[in-house]
Amino acid sequence: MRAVHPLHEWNLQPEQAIALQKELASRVIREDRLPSQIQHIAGVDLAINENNGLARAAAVLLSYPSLELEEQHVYEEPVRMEYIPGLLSFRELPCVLGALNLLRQEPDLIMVDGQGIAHPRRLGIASHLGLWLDLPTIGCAKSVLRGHYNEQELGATAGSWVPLLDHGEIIGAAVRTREHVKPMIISIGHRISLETSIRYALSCCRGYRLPEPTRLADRLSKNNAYREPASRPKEGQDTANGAVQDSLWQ
DNA sequence: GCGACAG
DNA sequence: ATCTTGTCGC
Repeated sequence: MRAVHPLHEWNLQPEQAIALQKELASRVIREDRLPSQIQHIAGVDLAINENNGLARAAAVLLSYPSLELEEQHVYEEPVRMEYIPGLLSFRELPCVLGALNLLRQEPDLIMVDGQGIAHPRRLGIASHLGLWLDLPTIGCAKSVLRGHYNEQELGATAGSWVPLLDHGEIIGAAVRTREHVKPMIISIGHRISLETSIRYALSCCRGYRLPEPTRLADRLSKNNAYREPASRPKEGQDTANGAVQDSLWQ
């Protein structure tokens, strides 16, 4: 992907990071400024390997609307800082940017595992990433960080949604991406409206709770991570294709 | 002081 | 995020 000019330093103290978030939040664009024809959507996620202290970010690129996987990349680096609610982007974004940098094709839209503006200072990881790259982004979180929604009014069928409110302000939406399953928390990342964010989140779902871009990135970030071969089949007591399985562990 | 708290 | 078995429901 094209090179971008760094917006700021990463290794900041929590207090400095919070001040920076407040400043950056005012630059987030909450209306549609994305291509009328979306052809490629990227998904990013990150997993951490407790064994070696490495963070592994994954970036996938899907065609839209067919959602065919066109690119998949991973990027690893040592974990930078501990997890602090509200400061997730300072822990994960540097590594995520490393993975996105490996894309050959620049995406028209990026879906991020985490909040957009549904955040205490309105600068969740999706918004932060959108500002850094100056690309449209959507926050697709699995749970609420900030705000509340009315569970009673949220229908049980896929496609239904209710606003996520923070003291009366609409900061996102609880979106049912699959019937009878806990809703996703969708919010504006950057250069997109909430209505459009919900539309793309839903149109990227294929029977799972997570939209495909985020789901595939999530899977990729975890799959190649180090795993203790606790259940490795031993010679003689394995299955018919034990030889094939053994080769997978080398 | 107490509760809440993306990943 | 990660750990971790079974279990409930469409």
